Amino acid sequence: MAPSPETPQDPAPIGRSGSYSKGVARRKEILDRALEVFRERGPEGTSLRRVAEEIGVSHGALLHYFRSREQLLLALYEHTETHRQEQRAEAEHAESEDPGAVEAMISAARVNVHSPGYVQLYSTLVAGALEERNPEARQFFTERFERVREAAVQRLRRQQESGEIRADLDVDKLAALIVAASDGLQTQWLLDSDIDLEGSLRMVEDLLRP
Amino acid sequence: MAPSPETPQDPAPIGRSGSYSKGVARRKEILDRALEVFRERGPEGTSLRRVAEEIGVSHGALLHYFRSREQLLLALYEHTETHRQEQRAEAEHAESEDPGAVEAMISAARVNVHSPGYVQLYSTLVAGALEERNPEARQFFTERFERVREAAVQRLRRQQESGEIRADLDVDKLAALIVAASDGLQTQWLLDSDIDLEGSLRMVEDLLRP
DNA sequence: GTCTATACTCGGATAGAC
DNA sequence: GTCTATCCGAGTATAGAC
Repeated sequence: MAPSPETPQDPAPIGRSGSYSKGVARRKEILDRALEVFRERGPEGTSLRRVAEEIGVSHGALLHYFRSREQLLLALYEHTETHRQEQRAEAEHAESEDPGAVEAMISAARVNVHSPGYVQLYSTLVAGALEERNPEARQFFTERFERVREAAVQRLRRQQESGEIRADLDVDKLAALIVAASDGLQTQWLLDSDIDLEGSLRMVEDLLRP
Repeated sequence: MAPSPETPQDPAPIGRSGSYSKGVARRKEILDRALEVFRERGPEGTSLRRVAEEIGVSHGALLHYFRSREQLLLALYEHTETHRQEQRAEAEHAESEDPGAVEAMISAARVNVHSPGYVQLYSTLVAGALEERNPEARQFFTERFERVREAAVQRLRRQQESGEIRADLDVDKLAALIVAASDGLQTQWLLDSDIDLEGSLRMVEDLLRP
């Protein structure tokens, strides 16, 4: 839910090993086909076996490239997120002004509001990452949160220097808070669309002013 | 808690003739035994069938009282939450002063920090509730969020009247924000214990002062 | 390394016995 | 209403064929 502005980074494929070779290409091919299936049917009701059948491989073969269904969904999420970031980077480039930390979260959240499936997938994967037995998902989201927070810190620092927000606040704590608020509000909004997601976030912007 | 009497899912919906009581009692008996199994083994690796076997019923029988594994986990969560609230109510009664909205979230979060399994269960169930196909879990958490927000609103109003916090802020938006921040920060903390959960929440307290 | 075959347990739905 | 028996498709682990 907080696919907020991150510093663009090289795509390091999530699952298997380092050798960039034929296997990676095959993996990518399978992933592309799988993405298509998910796009048509949605991830929710689509089983590993269905996907495998649909793209013409055995489910065992699919599992050879993605160690688990969760890994496949993680790759799906990562792909979508990357795509969004590229779009955002473009849009941002078009504008002359850099958005503030809160503003950036708002614009990200505004997009999410139109694709609840994405937020839901995010929520599922994060919940899975909290479990002890999913170390890879855990690492993925730990690093993702770090990146998102760090991006927020950069913006906050700039805003402090320009006098846009209070200079006496700890930017690290503040960054964690803003990311948390954005995530949590999106969850509440999905359960109750009366929640004023943007309004609540704007309130934070208000509170930060000197 | 909800004004409604206990169990959100009644095994005897419309059947008019007599004895709800027996089925309800049996259900409660099974739940108690199941809670014990979860306490020993933890919910994570414990399958429906394991639980059923452990307490001496067929898994079919278990599913007769809890329509799904998720329902069983929901009952587990509800039971634990109720127990905690009772404890908190006592502790609160012992103190002379009512805590503020943020303070209340902090003390709740402080407890959670010592039982990560509980937070993880919460996270899993919330993620499940976001899916279309789980209307009961969805309703449960929709109502829960409403109650939690409403409780925060009450505290915020009192704090506004006493001049403890700014009076010009919309308490509804603020309540949603505080709940969101608390949830989101706990998630981040579970993935990275360097996160200063309490510090970030205290910052909110700070921002709200007139 | 890539993939097939197989088997296991899982959550869940069904039908029918009491 | 309570429960057993049974079946299905799911995710996943393993062995071994190529």
